[in-house]
Amino acid sequence: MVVGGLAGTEADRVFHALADATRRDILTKVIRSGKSVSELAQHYPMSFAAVQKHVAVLERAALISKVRRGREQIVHGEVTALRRVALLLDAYEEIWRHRADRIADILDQE
Amino acid sequence: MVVGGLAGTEADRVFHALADATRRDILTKVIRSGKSVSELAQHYPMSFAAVQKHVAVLERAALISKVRRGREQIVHGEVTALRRVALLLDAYEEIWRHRADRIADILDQE
DNA sequence: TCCACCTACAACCATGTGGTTGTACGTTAG
DNA sequence: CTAACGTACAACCACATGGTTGTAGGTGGA
Repeated sequence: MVVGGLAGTEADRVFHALADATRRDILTKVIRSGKSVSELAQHYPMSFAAVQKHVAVLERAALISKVRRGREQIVHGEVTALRRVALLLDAYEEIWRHRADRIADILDQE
Repeated sequence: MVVGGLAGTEADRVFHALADATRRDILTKVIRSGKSVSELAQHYPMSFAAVQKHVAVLERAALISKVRRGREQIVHGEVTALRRVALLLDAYEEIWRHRADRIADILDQE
C-alpha cells in the first residue's frame, strides 16, 4: 500500500537518506548554497570517500544533484523531493485526522 | 546542527523507522485503528517475530505505543512524533525558501 | 486444571551499511 | 609539461539490520 504519491522504493531511499545526522547536515549546507564535495568533506571528522558516499546516498534519493564546475562537483539541494516527503507525511496526518474526527463525532453523540 | 525541535538521535530513529515499507504499512494500519501484534503479523509474508521486531523499531521511534488488553498487546499509532517529523521537514523547506528570497545575500555571504 | 494463544526474547545467519585506505583519472595552476 | 587538486571507485573491515527458529512465560477459555 502506497499512501502518498511517493513510490515504495523511493520513500525507502528518501527516508533512509534522512536517517543519518551527517546526511541531514549536508542537506542543510547545500540547500543554503551549493558546495563542492571536498568543501563539504572539510566539515566532518571522516574521510573524503565517506562524505562522498553520503552525497551518493542523498543523490540516489534525489535530495541533491551535482553539477560540474571545472574540476569540482558542486552539490545542490533538491527541494522537490523534500516537498514530496512532506506531502507523504501530510497524508499520514490526514489519515489520522479522519480517525480523530470520527472519534469526535462518536463522543458528541453520547 | 539540529534544524528542528527533533534531537539528532530521535530524528535518526524516526526516519530510520519510516525507511521500510513494512513499517510504514504497519503505521497506516495502526493509525486507523489499534491492532494486536499477531493481528498485524497475519498481513505480512514473514514470521511473527519479524513483525514484532518492526513494531519494536516503530516503538523506539515513538511512532506507536502498545497497550495490554488481556493477553494481547494492542498497537496504537502516535501522531505526535509524526507531526514533529513534518515540522522538521517544514524547517528544511523554510531554509530553502529563505535562500530563494535572498539569493544575492547568500552569494555575498560565502 | 489444562491447553491453546499471544507475546517476548535469545541465538543465529546473510546481507547491507558506514567507515577505512589505495589507486586511477580528468582538470587546473604554475 | 608537470604537479597538485578534486573526484570516482574498488577492496576491505566492523558492525547493524532484517530475517529465521526455538524456547519460555503470562493470560483466557473450556
